[in-house]
Amino acid sequence: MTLKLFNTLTGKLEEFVPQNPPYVKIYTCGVTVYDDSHVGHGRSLIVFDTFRRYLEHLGYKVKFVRNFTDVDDKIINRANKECKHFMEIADRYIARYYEDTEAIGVKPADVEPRVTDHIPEIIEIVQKLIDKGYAYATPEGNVYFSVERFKDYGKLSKRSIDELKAGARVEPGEDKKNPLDFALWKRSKAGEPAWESPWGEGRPGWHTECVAFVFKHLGESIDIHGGGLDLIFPHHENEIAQAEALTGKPFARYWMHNGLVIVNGQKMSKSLGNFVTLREIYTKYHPDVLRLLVLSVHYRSPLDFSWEKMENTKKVYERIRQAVEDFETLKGLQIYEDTEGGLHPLYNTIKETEEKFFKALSEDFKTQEALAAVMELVTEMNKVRNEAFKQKKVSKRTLEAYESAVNSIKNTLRNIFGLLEDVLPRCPVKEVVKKELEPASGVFDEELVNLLVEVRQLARQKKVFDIADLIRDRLKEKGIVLEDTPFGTKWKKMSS
RNA sequence: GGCGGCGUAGCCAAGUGGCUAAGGCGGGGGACUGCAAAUCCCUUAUUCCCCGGUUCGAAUCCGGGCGCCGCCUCCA
Repeated sequence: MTLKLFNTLTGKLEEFVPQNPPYVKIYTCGVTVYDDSHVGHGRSLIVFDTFRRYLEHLGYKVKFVRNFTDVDDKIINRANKECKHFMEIADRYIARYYEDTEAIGVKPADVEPRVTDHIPEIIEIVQKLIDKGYAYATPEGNVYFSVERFKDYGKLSKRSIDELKAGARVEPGEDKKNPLDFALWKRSKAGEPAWESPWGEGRPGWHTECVAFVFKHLGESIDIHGGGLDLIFPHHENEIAQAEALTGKPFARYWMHNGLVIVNGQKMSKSLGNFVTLREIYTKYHPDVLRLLVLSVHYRSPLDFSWEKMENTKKVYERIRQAVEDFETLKGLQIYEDTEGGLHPLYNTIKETEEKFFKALSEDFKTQEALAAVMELVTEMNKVRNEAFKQKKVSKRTLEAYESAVNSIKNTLRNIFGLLEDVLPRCPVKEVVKKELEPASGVFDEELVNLLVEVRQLARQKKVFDIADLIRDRLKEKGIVLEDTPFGTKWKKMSS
């Protein structure tokens, strides 16, 4: 099955052919570590994590690099505000980033470079750009890329230099020759982080780091470069300008951009203040619910975030989760040998679901359509489950078919979509999740709940339903939901 | 203003030239239950922002409107 991807560079859906199969080199822009990540960052991380898992599933040998920007104005500002060293701020938010992303099932990249570990590489690139005549140093100690020297400037964002000039602003005190020129190296002000360079003490501009990371860890020409839509201009345009000015080769052959997270019609961002951090999500919902929400929307479409939508997605998630967990209950039923021969009809649904699932992903990574296919399998599983529960026994043939369905979901939703890792057998519960899911009070006694359920059961047997209902209602107020099944009462904590 | 994208049921969201317009949430009806919950079944768009055009045939292609969003400044 050929994979088709929308390439921002050409504006077209294209067949994905790696430069050097089975190897795929992919780079995405990570976060600037000056604060906790929000849902907008989460979306980008989830999309590319899932995409990487999918490529691996297809048999590609993927080398995935995602950076941390650990020196920039915002980090310095924060450090000044807290009277801390900027590295302390960066380290703190990198540590928190790992907690946040682990919870949500985002695997670490193969290489996760930091700017502060690549200063010599960055200086080398800047020097080469000067040597080749694409960049110039100013007497003030800044170095700029001369945009007009690079003839393809604007090819990614589909802009011409003339158009850009019309809207360009010149900040007072800037020493650029052309307002469109961007900084490769900035002279440090007193007290700011500074590194020795041929142009005096300074620090790198934002756009060079990604080029340095790619060159060092992946090479001069990579297969896929990803990031949020908002990075197309100027960041990615500037990356292309620097890299291709140096090598003359295509920097990245496919450019993938995820759509932005929207809140009430506006982009979620720090500056607008309409953001929700990942940690805030985790205090209210299982992280998988957010992951599922992200994958319920095509990666290039805007994603309207709302708590109503989280609630909606939670129901979908619970439905999937329940179908998977019920395998354990089914196994506990009386198992009998079936006189009926032949393949169980569920196998057919599994086959169709997987076909639809992988077809959808192969067409510009349509996770939302792939998910719809799995929902149909869930419905079929529930039918089978209902029948067995009604009879209070299950045939060996049915049980095996159900297990195959669970395995299919492991293959699709767990291995590729990165969901359900703490539900399916032999997967350790993620510590962060466990911590966040505990009720704030921390008072929770399983034994006590079991006792109440037992008392209620007795009341039901004696048909004292007002007592039984009182127990059920009061437990619900405490966030514990009771379900009466043909073989006893099950209870679970609500995740919000 | 320029560039890019979008407009499908109460809501989210597939479908991009031709079978009965996926899937989910919500709503209505039913089965199950002591009552619930969960689950299952049925139902919920004669129609795809509007107006023209191409075609035997369009939500899908073309032209023109209208509306929304993003980028053009740091931003996943």
